[in-house]
Amino acid sequence: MDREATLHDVAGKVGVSPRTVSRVVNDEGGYSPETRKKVLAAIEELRYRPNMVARALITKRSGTVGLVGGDMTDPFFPALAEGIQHRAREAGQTMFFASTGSDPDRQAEVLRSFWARAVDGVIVFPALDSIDQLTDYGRRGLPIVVVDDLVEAPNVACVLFDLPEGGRLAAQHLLSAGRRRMGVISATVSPPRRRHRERGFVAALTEADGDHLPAVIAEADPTVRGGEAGFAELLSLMPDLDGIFAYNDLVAIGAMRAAAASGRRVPEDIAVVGCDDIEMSTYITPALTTIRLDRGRLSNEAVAALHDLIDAPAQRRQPVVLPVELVARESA
Amino acid sequence: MDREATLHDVAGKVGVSPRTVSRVVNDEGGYSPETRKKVLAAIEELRYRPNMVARALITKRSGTVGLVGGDMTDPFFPALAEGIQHRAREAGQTMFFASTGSDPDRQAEVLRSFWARAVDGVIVFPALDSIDQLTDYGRRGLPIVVVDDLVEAPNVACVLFDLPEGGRLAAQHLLSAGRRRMGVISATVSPPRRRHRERGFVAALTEADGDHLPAVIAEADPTVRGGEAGFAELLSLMPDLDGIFAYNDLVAIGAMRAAAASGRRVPEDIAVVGCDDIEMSTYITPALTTIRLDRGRLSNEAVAALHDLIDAPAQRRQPVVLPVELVARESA
DNA sequence: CTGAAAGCGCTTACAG
DNA sequence: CTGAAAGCGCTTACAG
Repeated sequence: MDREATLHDVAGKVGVSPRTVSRVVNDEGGYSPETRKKVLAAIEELRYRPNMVARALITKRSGTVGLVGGDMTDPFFPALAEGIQHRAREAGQTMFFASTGSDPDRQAEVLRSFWARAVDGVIVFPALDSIDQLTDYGRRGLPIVVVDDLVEAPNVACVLFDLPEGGRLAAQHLLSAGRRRMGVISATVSPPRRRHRERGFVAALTEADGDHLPAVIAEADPTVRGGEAGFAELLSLMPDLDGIFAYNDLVAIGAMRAAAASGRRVPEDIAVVGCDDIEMSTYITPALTTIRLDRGRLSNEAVAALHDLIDAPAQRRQPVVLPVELVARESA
Repeated sequence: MDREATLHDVAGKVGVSPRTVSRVVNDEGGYSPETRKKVLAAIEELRYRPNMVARALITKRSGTVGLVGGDMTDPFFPALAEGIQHRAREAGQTMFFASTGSDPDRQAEVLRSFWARAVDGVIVFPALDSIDQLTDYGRRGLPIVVVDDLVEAPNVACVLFDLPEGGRLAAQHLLSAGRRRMGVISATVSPPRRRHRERGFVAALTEADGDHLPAVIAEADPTVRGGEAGFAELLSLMPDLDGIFAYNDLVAIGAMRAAAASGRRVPEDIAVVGCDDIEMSTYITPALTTIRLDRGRLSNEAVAALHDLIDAPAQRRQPVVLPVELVARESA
């Protein structure tokens, strides 16, 4: 438990200046092969590792990226966090993680903490009403990738799924299965301006049949529990409901459970379409028909966009829109 | 996008020394109320935030904890990460996360990266054969909480579930349901020395009926796929198998799927007990009987143990063993 | 090819 | 109650 070796220690051991050791550590060139060899040997012997904290203090780069999520226990999230962490590490970066529970105050706290620790950039699943925060940090120079929302500001890039198309696909699938009395379960954590899947769904219904097709909307937590509650609400609005589009797969699963509990069969009486395509959806009975969002793709695009932003901060860029697809299984 | 305000800027604005500003920022006392008020006002006006990087360089404390996991996509993990992150934030710390895929080389890389970034401590789900690494970092002064394994070293504390008891409970449950031809599916990522649940299971069988009760063991990946393969292997070893204890719930779900695919009914023909109690287990059909591991409790204990270690490094402590319970549902 | 000096933004003894 | 000085472990101009 002695002190860790420093650049200075290595220099002393070899008999060169710290500047020279710094050169070889960072592969800058400008030293003889012998010098290099001796320095490397000393580094090995002293187990020298560059102190990233000291380096960060000068360079303003800490080799870290921050991931700001809503809630790690949302099954949509882990694969994403894993992918981002993986990509970041390939670039020599370490990942911070913090969740906000969609609360803007907690998001502010998280951003402040990340900023004070000199993160190179952040990937954010924005909390409710937090665009101003993000714009502000972007202006102050923090590279930000926003997922699933549009914000225009310096140093901010956006990556999103084509959720309107997802809603449309769900509607078409339900319609072609002969469903005519539809309900959608939206999420309380999703502000009106971000309800793209719902809008796509309703738009497709309208296109299909003028505005004569009724559609009721319920709001719920984005959980299985929420889905159960949402189903009850939908039913109270439209007792002869025969098709449901759910905010996500968890909600869809909740809706199916509530349907079963009320004596209705899925898909015979009520067809259900989810969104996300989490692993569980293939294992439940009936297996869930859903809109697949490719999380691996999202991880890659988000990290790529972030590195882009870090390398060329000035340049503005277009939002990246990721395609979605409908996966037909048993529930619809 | 100007430069951020520093202690020096605040001092200049108020007309005091940086030392004085530092005092009020850190609530050290030793300043007049008026000075304090003026400093606070200047901080507000300049939007001053302490630079944690600079602070860390001196104090050797960065206000960060590292979580080193196997794989975020293991459904056991997210709730844990969420809990740890939550507790850490309550203590003013930010969480690093990296996964190792149970690969010791990747774990070494992760630990090196965390160490170079001056983490205050780490919570580790150890990769295969990586005790030496952990012992080494402990000796060098890194506070480490090891989950689910026993390692004796300075600065290392251990938190584990009572897995032998879990195995015992599973065996007793299966026995009392009249099962006599048992199989266990173990995980390839779990080294022999860490197979406590399996040992507990076999021990209970032996106690119950001398050593006449046969039990076959298969090895598989800790996934649904793995469970399917494990079931096939078990069946080839013992065609009239009637009870299975699986490494975790994912494996149990895989085994149930394979059983159904082979025309066997669960639990009538084969009873299945899992381990972990992930959310999915309550939603599949039949609902899974399993050994519940309380992840919230684990998060709390791990973070508490880490803070203990940070506050009183010298002191050795006993491993913390967390109780487990069997949750009887439909599969056994 | 190599090094002396300054400094990143703080805290830590120490003196008054 | 307050401040001048040194230094954490590096990198960044700059000079030779």
